Amino acid sequence: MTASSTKASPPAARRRRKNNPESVRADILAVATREFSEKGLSGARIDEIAEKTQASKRMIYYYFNDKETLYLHTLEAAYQKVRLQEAELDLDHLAPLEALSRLVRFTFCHHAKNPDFIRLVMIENIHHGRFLAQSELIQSLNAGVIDVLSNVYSRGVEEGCFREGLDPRELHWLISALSFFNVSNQHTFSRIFDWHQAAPENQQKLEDHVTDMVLRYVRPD
Amino acid sequence: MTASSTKASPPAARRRRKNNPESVRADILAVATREFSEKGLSGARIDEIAEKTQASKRMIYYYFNDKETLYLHTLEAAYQKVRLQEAELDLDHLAPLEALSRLVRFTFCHHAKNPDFIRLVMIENIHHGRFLAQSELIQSLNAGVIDVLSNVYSRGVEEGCFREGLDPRELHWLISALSFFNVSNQHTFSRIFDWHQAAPENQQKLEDHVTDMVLRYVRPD
DNA sequence: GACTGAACGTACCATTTCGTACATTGTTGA
DNA sequence: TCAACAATGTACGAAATGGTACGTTCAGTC
Repeated sequence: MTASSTKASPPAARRRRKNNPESVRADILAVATREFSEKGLSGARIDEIAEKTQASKRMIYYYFNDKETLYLHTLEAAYQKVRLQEAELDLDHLAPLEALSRLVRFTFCHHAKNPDFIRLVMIENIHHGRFLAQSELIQSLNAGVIDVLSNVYSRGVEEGCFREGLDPRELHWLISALSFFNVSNQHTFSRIFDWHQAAPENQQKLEDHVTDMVLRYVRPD
Repeated sequence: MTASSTKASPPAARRRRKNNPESVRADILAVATREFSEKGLSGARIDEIAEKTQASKRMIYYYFNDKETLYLHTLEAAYQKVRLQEAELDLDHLAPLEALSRLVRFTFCHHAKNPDFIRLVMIENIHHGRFLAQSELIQSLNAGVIDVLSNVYSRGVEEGCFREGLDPRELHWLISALSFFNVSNQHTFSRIFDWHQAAPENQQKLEDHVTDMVLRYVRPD
């Protein structure tokens, strides 16, 4: 309308179509992540995802076959991203107590900074984990998580700063529970108890309490 | 078709319509609770709720104005039911340590036995607690919950079996987090770590750990 | 028994929503 | 250069879905 008109303007702002499969795919996935995590599988709309994308609806069905497959890929991508971040954590050179403390704080903060991921997991639980069950990828990704904690814990037991008899898997469960709940139930909890849970000072307090709680739980005596 | 035919059979299995507003309303609410908690606000279908009801779809719109209002009433009813159950708990005659232990175990078991309620709260959080915010009923219902815990805690501090300086609201947060997560993330956690979390023996273990964790957290030293 | 408003059933409508048919353009290798 | 396939745009279809119009029956009142 404004500048170059029909089709004889080759190089300029003509915006000729340019095939770029990977970026289109990534774009769709990014938008889908936002939409699904915000509205759930049934609440999200393919048309709306398409609109918010550079691509068209056709492309969604071209790269992902249907809504559920798109959702599954969204879930997988989210888990992959998480594992990548977790991999950066290097605890082996730290003393057990320091390492555990670092791990708890990392988990707490990580969840707090990635509400999209938390919400996807919530949504997946609403669906009874039926999509996660289909994904071998996610299953394999999560195998190593316990190992890290297990390693720290057994070192701590050896050095006498952790008490014996705890199951690393259950320890992980406790840490996850506290960190997860902080994001998943923030809205209802804040409203019911009239407490601005998301406020930085309250987040800091909760992080401290959670860390404190875990450390008190594992210490001898 | 089979027995009495047209309209001249008054008393028998003719199944004459019988007005019963309260029971119809309750029926709708019960079915809606199951459907919403299972599939979420957007996932649940009015037609399906109607089918599973003794009543017709028309009745849903007659008693509840639209889908969202029905959902809100479902949520309110769920919270009311919970508070009724909680009210049965009488802790004042127990020693602080015993009282707190009892409270934690009660919360843990209660959540485990009421997955519908937990799922509704999850769903409500997906919606940013926007419906809960509309309900003065729920707000008022939850006011007293902290008081019970607060009472137990301050008695414990006086008697020297709890350490000072803890905020009852935050203590409640910790107990809720552990009890809630046990239900909310059961599916993903079980699948990822190949661990049948719902199995009675594992539930018992978790209940013990959670209780233990809270008690260790509050004890002096 | 007539009357009235509440309680209820049936059929239907308008829109949304997932998905696809079909045509078109870009890209790559022989 | 040109075939062949990958990538993309446009328009549309069929079913699902929230909600309503309209009529009928029940139950209490005069």
